[in-house]
Amino acid sequence: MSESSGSAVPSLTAASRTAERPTTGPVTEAFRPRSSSRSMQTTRRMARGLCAFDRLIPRLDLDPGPHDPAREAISRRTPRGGAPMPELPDKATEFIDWYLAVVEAADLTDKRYPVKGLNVWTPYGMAARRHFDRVLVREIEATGSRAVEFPTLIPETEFAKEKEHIKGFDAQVYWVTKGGATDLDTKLVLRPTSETAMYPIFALWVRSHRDLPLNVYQIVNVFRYETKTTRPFLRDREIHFFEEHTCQANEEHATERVRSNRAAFAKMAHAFALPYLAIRRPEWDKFPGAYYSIGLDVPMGEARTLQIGTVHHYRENFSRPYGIQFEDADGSQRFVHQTTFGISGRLLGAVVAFHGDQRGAVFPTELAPYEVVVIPIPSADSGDAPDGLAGEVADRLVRHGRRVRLDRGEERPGAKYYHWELAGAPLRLEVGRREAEQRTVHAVDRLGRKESLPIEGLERRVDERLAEFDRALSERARGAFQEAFSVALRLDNLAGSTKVRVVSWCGREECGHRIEQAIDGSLLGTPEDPLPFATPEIGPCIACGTIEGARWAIAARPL
RNA sequence: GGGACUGUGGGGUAGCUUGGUCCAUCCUUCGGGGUUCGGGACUCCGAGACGCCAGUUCAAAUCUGGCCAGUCCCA
Repeated sequence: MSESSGSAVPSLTAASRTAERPTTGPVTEAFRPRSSSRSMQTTRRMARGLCAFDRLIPRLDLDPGPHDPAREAISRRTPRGGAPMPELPDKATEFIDWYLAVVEAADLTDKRYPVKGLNVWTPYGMAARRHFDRVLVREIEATGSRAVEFPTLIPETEFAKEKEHIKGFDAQVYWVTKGGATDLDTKLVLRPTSETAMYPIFALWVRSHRDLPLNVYQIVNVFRYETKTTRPFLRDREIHFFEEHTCQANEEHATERVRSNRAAFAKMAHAFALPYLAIRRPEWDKFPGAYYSIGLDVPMGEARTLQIGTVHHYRENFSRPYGIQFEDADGSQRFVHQTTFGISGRLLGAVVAFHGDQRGAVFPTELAPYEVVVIPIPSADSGDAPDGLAGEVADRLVRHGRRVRLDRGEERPGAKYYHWELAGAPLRLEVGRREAEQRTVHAVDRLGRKESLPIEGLERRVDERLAEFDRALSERARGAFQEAFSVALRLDNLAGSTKVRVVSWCGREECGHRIEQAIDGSLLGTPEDPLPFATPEIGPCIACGTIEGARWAIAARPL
């Protein structure tokens, strides 16, 4: 491509961008995710290089700018004749492209699997997932839940027992209809969730009030035939899924379990440095078969939200059709009250999407495949000293229990920095001639903060440094979270905002739908907790003007 | 479910309108050698692609049809 081919077809975007950027020097093209590249081609062909030109960005643009003398010095010193590396799309204006670029470039997924919506978990992505699971297991088991695993296939006869449930999932289940060449007498569904697999068995397990509560969870894959566009982690057809199912003696105990699940989720979210809102879904949007549903939502920018978890209270809605009853202390037969708690692998995507920045992914320490990356910086005049010290540092931290990657690759140090920033490693330790002489390491965290650490007591200093990183990451996330909401007082200014809207709603379905129409999205429901930001006094419902029953509700465009 | 569009080495692209100038170009990637190494190194050698199947034609990446895969839009 050439610059002239692009400038022959100017556009406002191209013109405004190039106006603020020098057009000389090495140029590069934005990294494009594999998935959208095909669709981009139509546009590109039509525009004859326009789009490509739009992406011609001088390489030094990555740096703080020409006013930084240190950077200038570096760029003068460093040979710059080479091919420039791709840029990430702008997170603020091209969120989806940015996200797809990050999850691929950070090597969390390989999207080339030839079936829509099925995700390949790469070694790096899988490592993050295992740490993710570890946090979920730790927190749910702390509340007295035990692991089980039920089969992937569910007979149609069981699947159809709860009417609302089957209605809600009918359109998105995969059917298994054949075994070899034989048509199956009873068709099987690939579980989209496991109520209907578990509950016939729960009916056998629960006989007495002494069997209660029954709190079990499993981490398995579920399948949902998504008709919408799929995105790695955020919307897959094969979903990595955590689900807890419980049976309680009565409604109050079930309500208490919901509370307990929410508390456990708060701890999980804390580990991921992820702020969220617990929102009770409106009647028309609750889980099929539930008495009520609480969604756990994270704002993702552009007025969008991502549901990263759910807690449901089923009352007796499932225990009756599935016959889960017990003999109470007084000798009477009662149906159990049930709850479920679900978290999908999209939470992992949410972490990448929420914390990531223009340099790539940012993992909180708990999730990072490598918490610490050690990079030796060899040079002609320092011999093996840096490499030796780097090895010593890595050894010590591994013995200390840290997940460490000693990067002895052939790339130059700078290339490694970029790579590990893209991959989201929380802490980088650089060891060169200076450090070898002084017995120190140069520590740089993923938020760009630098510090020299002495080798003596390094383990403790690294622990502190990582804790401080997580704290700062949480703080940054809280700031972004609070910025993501704004109150809307009128129906006609709901649309067009980049904020998730906080509105007054009388609670009636008719008004709810009017609000949804106005924002071209969903009314997520009413927050379970006081909003974590200032709101004015509640006014009349923005749809009908009634003050009676008005409460704050959240309206957004779910991702 | 309806419609539109797109498939070129591991990745990104050019070429397609108007078939031949293309045993397909450039960047990146990968393997090997050398010089390097404090923010995306250089250099030399090498590897690697027209989604699949038919058709039209003297000749197909290019035109036609079917299939497969993908993307977007609408319901």
